[in-house]
Amino acid sequence: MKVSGMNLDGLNTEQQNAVTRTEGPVLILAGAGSGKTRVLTHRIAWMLEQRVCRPWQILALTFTNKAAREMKDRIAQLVGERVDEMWVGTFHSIFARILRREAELLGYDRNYSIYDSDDQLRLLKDIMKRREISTNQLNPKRVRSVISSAKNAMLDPESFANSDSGYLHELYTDIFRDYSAGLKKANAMDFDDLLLLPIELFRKFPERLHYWRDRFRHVMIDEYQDTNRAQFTVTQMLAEEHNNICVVGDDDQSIYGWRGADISNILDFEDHWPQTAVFKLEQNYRSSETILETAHSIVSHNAGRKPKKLWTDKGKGELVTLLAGEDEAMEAALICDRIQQANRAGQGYGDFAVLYRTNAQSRALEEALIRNGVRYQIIGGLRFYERREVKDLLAYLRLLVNPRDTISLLRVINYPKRGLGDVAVGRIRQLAVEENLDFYDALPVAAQRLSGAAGQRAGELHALLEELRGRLQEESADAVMQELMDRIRLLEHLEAEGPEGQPRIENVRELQSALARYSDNSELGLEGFLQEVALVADVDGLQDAGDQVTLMTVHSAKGLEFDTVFVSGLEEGLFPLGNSFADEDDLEEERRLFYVAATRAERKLYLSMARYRRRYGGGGGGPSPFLSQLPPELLDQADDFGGGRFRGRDERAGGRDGRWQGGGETRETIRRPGRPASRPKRSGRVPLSGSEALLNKVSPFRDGAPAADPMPDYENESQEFEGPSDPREIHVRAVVLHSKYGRGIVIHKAGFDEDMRITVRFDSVGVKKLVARFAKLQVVG
DNA sequence: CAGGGAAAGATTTTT
DNA sequence: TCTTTCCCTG
Repeated sequence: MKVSGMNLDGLNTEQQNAVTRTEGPVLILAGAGSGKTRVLTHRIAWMLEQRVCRPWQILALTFTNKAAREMKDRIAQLVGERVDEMWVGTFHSIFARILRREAELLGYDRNYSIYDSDDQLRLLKDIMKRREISTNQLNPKRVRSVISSAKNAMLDPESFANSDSGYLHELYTDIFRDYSAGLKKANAMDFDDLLLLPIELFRKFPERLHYWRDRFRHVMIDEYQDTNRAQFTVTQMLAEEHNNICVVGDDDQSIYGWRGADISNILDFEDHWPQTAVFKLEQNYRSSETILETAHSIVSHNAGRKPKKLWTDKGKGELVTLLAGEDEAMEAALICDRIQQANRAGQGYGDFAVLYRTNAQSRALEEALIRNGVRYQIIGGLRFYERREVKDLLAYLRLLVNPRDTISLLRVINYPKRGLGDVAVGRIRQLAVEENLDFYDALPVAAQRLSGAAGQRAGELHALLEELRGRLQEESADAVMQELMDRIRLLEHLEAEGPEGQPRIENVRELQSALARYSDNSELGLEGFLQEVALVADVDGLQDAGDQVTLMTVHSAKGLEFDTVFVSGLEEGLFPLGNSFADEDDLEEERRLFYVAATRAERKLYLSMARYRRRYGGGGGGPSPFLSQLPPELLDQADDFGGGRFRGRDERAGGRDGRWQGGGETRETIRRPGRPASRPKRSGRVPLSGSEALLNKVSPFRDGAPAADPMPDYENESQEFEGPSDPREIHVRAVVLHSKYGRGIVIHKAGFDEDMRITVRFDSVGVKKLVARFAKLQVVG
């Protein structure tokens, strides 16, 4: 074993200091690309070499499985197989593991189910149905997010009840109560529970806390800026006695506020842990100076951050190139073109990543790449384990392990169709209530009591599940799964779905082989597989680049790096997203998101936008305000960009915020060959609608490419729509009167004409989203 | 009870 | 624009 060979020479001074400080609280502020993982892994290796502790006394927590795997691999390179004795994993998987051992103390079985957000929604809908709350009255997704926020803030139904008042709040409280009870009855935990229940465990059973504290003498946490209240609390509990807590993070990269991440956890770390040793890693080893400047120029607008600035000795490097297409397809084409150019010059496709704010943006990009035969992989979107056919099968497997799992039973009770529809299910559940039985146990009773086919079918299903459950004792999990598939004739049913079914069959096969692989490598059996699978994200499937372009959201890209990065969709309303500028905290998070996106690039950064974008009916929002805040000397405006000069928000009196000036008033619009104009109405003879005039007016530029179809200049015609009584006059910051809500201020506007939606902050009822067409607003100022 | 068709709804970001 | 939900018919 190569222990004495441990070499700290490859680390800079600050990194070395962080590595060798092995006792007490440690805060490592590690900027993007500053060698954070390197420091963490070397620190662990160093602790082993210096015999500070034994491998199994180390707990290392990350947010994604991918980060965990990478950390494990890199530790293994330094210390060999001793890494297997350490607990290195995501918060969720580590605590799921702890809970598997401790669940009984909390009134759960060790084979509990983990409910993902889809399962949560099903449970909530079921509850609302029983309470006769219509989904029109209360949106289940909204309920889910309210409950999840409450749980993130560590509120149980009782404290939630007291946190507010009013009819709506009482409604939420009732559902929250039923939801918690429903989970427990189903022997199920949601993602939030995986963090909350350990806290409950430690509070109720101090000796268990003592045990785990003693077990993990050294706690290390990656991406600490993304921890939420529960994560903060549970790790604090674990570390409180020995004080060996080492956290690594970067407040500029906190991008999970929407999910309860509390940036003050890292900002106030030194207050929570007196005597903290702080190390700042500010040398960046990844990106050029230009890229760092670009990222910094946006994030430095944030008030809530530790002042700092990354530096590099790499030199200025290449300028940032701006690209803009007429619409999202053109934007994609421009990006694709750049990739192919570089590819012809010898660069592999694996060097490129295209990032976007929302998953929906991937479509146009994919189409362009496919059309041009560029190989790519896409991360995120519909995840493998969330696909319907996969979840259906998993639901069966979950039932075998945890028969109390009501949501899974509801899912499979009539899939494939076996004549147990809503009516029959209702009767069986009724029976369960009357006899005080679990839903599952009511199945055989139904077989006796219910007349007709329904009862018989319920009995058959129960018998099948029981039989398979028995087999699980003797046979391997994948054999049982095969038997299950045969018995329910799954493949035949998918086959019958026609062309749709084909990829589903492949997914089912993939699930089969995943289970087989797991069974070969683990003794945890089907329970272990199911719990692991519930905690897998799609980024985890990221293949090591290979020779293909990677497409993903900015969120998924955190922690990754590429030679060349395209950040696409830099438009108002998209990036920064929605009405985030109405809330300073949200806007700060968008800036950090931009920072994360830009700092993924090593050598070359492109920023792109579409002048017009189809978004559920509406149009695009014009250039992102971020673009106007970039120092011009860092930018290289490509010809594709129309040669227009961008002027900042404040420079043009009366102009729209953050607007691009066209390269020339007479420039024409390019259209893709063989495709009709995206907005045929703009043919020159037909009078423009207000929205079109507006659209034209805010057009950042006209593409400078040869004219395929000359367009007249409508600049003047927009005048006629500025009559004082026109509802289209509604603009951001306008003061409006609503017949019901009274006075309010417009804080956001999206779409045009019929689809125009506006967000208004009313004095009486707060922020409301309205469809302008229906709202009958009167503009008063 | 199942399947088809029409109408409404939806777009952040993920463990 | 595309997907999901709901309602109606067979």
